[in-house]
Amino acid sequence: MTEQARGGAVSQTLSRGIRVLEILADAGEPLTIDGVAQALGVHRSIAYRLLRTLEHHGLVVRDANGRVTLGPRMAALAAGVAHDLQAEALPELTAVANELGMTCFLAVLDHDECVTLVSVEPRHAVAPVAQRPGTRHPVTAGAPGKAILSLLPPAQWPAASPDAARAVAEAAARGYATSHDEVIPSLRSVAVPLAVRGRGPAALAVVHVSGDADDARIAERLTRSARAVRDALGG
Amino acid sequence: MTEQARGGAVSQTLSRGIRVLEILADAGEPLTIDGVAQALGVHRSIAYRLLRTLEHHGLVVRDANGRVTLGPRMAALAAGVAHDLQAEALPELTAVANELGMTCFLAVLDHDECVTLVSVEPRHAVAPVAQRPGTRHPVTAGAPGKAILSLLPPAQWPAASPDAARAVAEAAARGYATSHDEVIPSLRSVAVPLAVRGRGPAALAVVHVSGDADDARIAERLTRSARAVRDALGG
DNA sequence: CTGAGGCGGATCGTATACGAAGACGTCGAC
DNA sequence: GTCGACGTCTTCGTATACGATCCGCCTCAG
Repeated sequence: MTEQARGGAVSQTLSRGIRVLEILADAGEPLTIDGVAQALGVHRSIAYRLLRTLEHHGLVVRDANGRVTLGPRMAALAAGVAHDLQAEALPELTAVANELGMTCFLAVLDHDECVTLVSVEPRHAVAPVAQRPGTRHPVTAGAPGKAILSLLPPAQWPAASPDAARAVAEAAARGYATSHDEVIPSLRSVAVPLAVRGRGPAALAVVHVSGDADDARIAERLTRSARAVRDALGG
Repeated sequence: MTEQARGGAVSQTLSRGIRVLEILADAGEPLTIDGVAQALGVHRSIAYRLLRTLEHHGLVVRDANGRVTLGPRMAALAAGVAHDLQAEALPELTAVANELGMTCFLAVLDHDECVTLVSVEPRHAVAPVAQRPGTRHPVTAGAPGKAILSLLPPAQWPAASPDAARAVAEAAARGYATSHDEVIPSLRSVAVPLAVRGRGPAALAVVHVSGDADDARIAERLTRSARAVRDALGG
């Protein structure tokens, strides 16, 4: 009642519990119960009950000081996300990363964001570029996002700048997308779309710092791996 | 009231919501709302509201048929779990995997279970052994579990067979643990403990199929990486 | 030693958010 | 055409989550 009447009623308790998980994930460090309560904007006793429930299921753990963090069970739960896609893609990511000497990763579409699921750094990296799993940014920014959008009809593109729309159209035409300094300055990336039957649109991508890399050659290599993954999953 | 009065009261709604996530993770494939409701043992409308709330937060997504699965946001949430540990360990895992030609992974303790957080397969694998992240088994079984327990005083060991206890004691004495056909037949593994300040006990491990591998040499290599990770995190 | 402050944890009356049942529309199969 | 399965939404009684208050422990200042 005091809350919004959004689209359909959502469960207040469950919603708050999820927000606790988000708060803990964003914090990245152990929080006190009070800290969680303040971040949630609720009374301590509420946060206490929510945390006890989450702890009961193993999603949060407490250190010696009583502070709370996300627990390993959380990772175990999420490991099942697109597990077949990840399983098929991982060897390909490793191969590409080592052949090109660049960090290679798999990203998928999540509403209007591009989420990195798994990432592999090359064996011998001159300048190791980390692309942490869980990284999110708007689909309209960066090579992976544009590669993903190139799989969708323009009608489903989120509101984007004309420039971004043109870049996506171009990516769709030539089969791969690039980005220079878009997300992180001095980093370039190349991405190819990856469409698997049933599953949402995805992309294989690499990031690198070298200014004289051959984007087309990289894209060709990525496309080979994308095809291999798609074929393995019968897409 | 109708429910148990367990140790401390837990929120029924939040608890059920988490069970939905567990059900979806275990299923590994899209489920209908009815399917979730039956697995939960509740009325459809309850599962519906829970799923709507989870979907509202992006933790579950729905395909064209209306079926539900865990969404990418779930992976993004869990990516924060021990992120510094994972970040430091990943390059080491890659190096060890490629040097030894064996799948190398990082596992941590979760209550009385051993959970695999991240795993890396070697570049050129003769017989690629997959160690999926999220894999869980009792700490008392397998090399990683025994390596982890070797970091703890015997008083904190879960009820184990005398054999297991002896194996842990042996692991503590020589600095590494092994297992032959314990978890999966014809697979052997070697693990070393990894203690990082503040964080719970962990282990670095490899799995392999070769019967004539030199466990001590492998352990020495793993120990070097474990030390590197520990030093990097100031443990 | 002692007192204050911060924090985790327990208790409890009350408003409320929840659980269960049912109805409706749709889609697909037989 | 008919039946069944499923998603969606509404209603309603009540179980339940809420949140103020209190308690006890620990830490740290003085």
